[in-house]
Amino acid sequence: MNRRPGEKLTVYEIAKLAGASKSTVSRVLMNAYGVSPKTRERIQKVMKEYGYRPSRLAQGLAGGRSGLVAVVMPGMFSGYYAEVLKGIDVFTHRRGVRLITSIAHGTDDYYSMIEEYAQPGRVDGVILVAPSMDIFKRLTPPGSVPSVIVSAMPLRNGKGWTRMDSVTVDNAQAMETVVNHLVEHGRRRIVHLAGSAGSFDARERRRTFQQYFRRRRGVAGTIIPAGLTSDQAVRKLTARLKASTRSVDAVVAFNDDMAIGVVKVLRAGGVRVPDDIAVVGCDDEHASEILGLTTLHMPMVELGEEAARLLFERIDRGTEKTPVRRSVLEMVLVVRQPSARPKPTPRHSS
Amino acid sequence: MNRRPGEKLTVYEIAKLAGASKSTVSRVLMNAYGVSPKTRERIQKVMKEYGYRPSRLAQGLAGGRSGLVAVVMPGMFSGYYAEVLKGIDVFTHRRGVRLITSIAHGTDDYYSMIEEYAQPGRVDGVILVAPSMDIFKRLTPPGSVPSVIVSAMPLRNGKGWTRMDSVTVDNAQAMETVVNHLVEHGRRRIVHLAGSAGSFDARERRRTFQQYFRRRRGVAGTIIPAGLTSDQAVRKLTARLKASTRSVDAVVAFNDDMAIGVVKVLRAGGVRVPDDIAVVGCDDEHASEILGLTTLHMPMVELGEEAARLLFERIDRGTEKTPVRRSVLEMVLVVRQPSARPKPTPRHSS
DNA sequence: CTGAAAGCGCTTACAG
DNA sequence: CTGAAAGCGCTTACAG
Repeated sequence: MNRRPGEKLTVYEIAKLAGASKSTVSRVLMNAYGVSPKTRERIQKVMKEYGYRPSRLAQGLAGGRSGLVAVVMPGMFSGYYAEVLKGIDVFTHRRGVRLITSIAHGTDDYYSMIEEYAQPGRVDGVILVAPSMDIFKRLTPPGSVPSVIVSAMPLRNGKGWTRMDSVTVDNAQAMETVVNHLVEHGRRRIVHLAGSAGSFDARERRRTFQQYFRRRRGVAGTIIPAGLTSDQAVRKLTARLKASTRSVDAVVAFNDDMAIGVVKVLRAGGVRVPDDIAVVGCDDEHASEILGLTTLHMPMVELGEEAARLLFERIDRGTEKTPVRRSVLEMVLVVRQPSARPKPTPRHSS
Repeated sequence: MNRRPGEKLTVYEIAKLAGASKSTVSRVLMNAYGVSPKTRERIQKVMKEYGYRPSRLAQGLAGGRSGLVAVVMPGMFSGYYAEVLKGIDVFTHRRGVRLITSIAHGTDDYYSMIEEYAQPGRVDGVILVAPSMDIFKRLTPPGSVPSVIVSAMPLRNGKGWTRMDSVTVDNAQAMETVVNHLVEHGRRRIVHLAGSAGSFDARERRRTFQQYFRRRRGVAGTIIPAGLTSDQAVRKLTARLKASTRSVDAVVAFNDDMAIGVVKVLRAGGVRVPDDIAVVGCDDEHASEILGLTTLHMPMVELGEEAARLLFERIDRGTEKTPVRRSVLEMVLVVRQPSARPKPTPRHSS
């Protein structure tokens, strides 16, 4: 390459070098029709030789695409966020698109970021990762800017939000799978440590759990609201167990972090896991595999990939011509511990 | 707010609304001198009222700052990358700067990304995370664009690279701490599963390990090149142990992943850890804490924070006026398992 | 098929 | 202290 780095190289320089005009160079850049094969080739050769890269800023400003997509996240709390990002990247990378990862510090900040990207001309598209459910009530959706939501689905009455693509996990099917599995293995008193109210996944799973037990006899399902952190969950569960150890024989945690915390505390307290109490997590984080935790596998990379796929379809085809899509991915239960209760021992010979 | 989202709002609209000119609005935006308090206030009020956000693309193009910083990473292989990103974000977030996270797919791609950002006007600055060491030979450094390297330091003969800021960890001190700790606890035959040649950290630690044993008697240090993955490390170590189990009483792995893999295989093979063989990891990833692995703590968030700090100093003061800085952060040994050998048992009564 | 011109939303000298 | 003008590096009609 002849390029000396740090030197300014523009369409104009390339045009001069190739004996053409800026317009023609731009057409080659845009892969537009109306350039003779010869000219095109000549220009491409020069661009390659000098390692020319168009300025995304200028491209964006001029009305073309900037090749920039915003990914808005509520934080980087667990492996989930990094993996979703990885998934998005799988798709965007091929197209030379760059990601502006915006990690929000709090809900207002999350909204503020979206408001920025919702203005036309800032980015080619936006991916909203795991927004809190009240976003659908409190914020106006990005109108003209192609957008996709990950891990949340707009409420039916969610203003303009219902017109937005989403990629979620099948929480109902997942929760049913878990509870069925536990019941089939002899568990009768199941506790669900539910996630926070703002989480779409938490809401759905909680609802499914409730419905399941409403129509069954001989099995009891109890919901303990536990937020998102391990500490809260552990504290609440411990309080319950103090009242009566026998009152629980299985715990379905909202996430692995909670599940791992619970297992630790139970074992420290002399409770046998999974013999006395089976614990199931959710997400299948790296640590869960190492620890041998039974858990629901969250297809994080796939969520990201699918979101990017939907986004680019919308960008390429135009928002008006693209119908609203709602992708729902399956979660698979990964059984790593025996879930059946062992043969009754003296201690358990009730 | 009066802003209807999706509507175009520019300096011109704000100017009209506030009864001023684009220039003055821009000055307020730039926080520049030469605007009467009254006018400034009036303009600020309008901007706030309409939720106006300047276009970063236009700002960048016009010669100001885009408020965009590129973070180039070789991948998202472990918690390290997400945490470094988080650290960078701590600093950039306050200033309203957005991160273009560029995850490379292979070395050439990494170089290609840097070449893009090295062109003036693309971003305000670049943070290179954990580049492979041969970058210093094979690539011309970004000249005029403020840049900082994380987890690597340019070679003395590294062309223009020596003029670049870097943030690294004190690998020598770290490795000495670990080996001293093991030797003090009675370990005499220590193996170092070394990381890949391209890694700065791996190179430094390997060198320190070698030097340590060169000048000691009664203790033996062996290096097994193991790359970066757990599998390779395990295979190589197993081969060595097959020759003679007694030939090793401690393993210092390049990272936690390798360490965890080694512990698993050893235990599966009937070796007692840490009694027969002590295993020390590096990084202090989330899983290590849960598993109780003794390891060196990698200050990931701090690496990112420090990198961002250096970068912004350079951006604010101008590259010419800023001396080259090389920040070196300490690593602390987190002891989670007893490292001492237990009292000799029949099996070990040598 | 090709080029000159206008314009994207800003910033920055330059006048006043 | 304020505004009109030029220009950043592109794209996109508009002529030819």
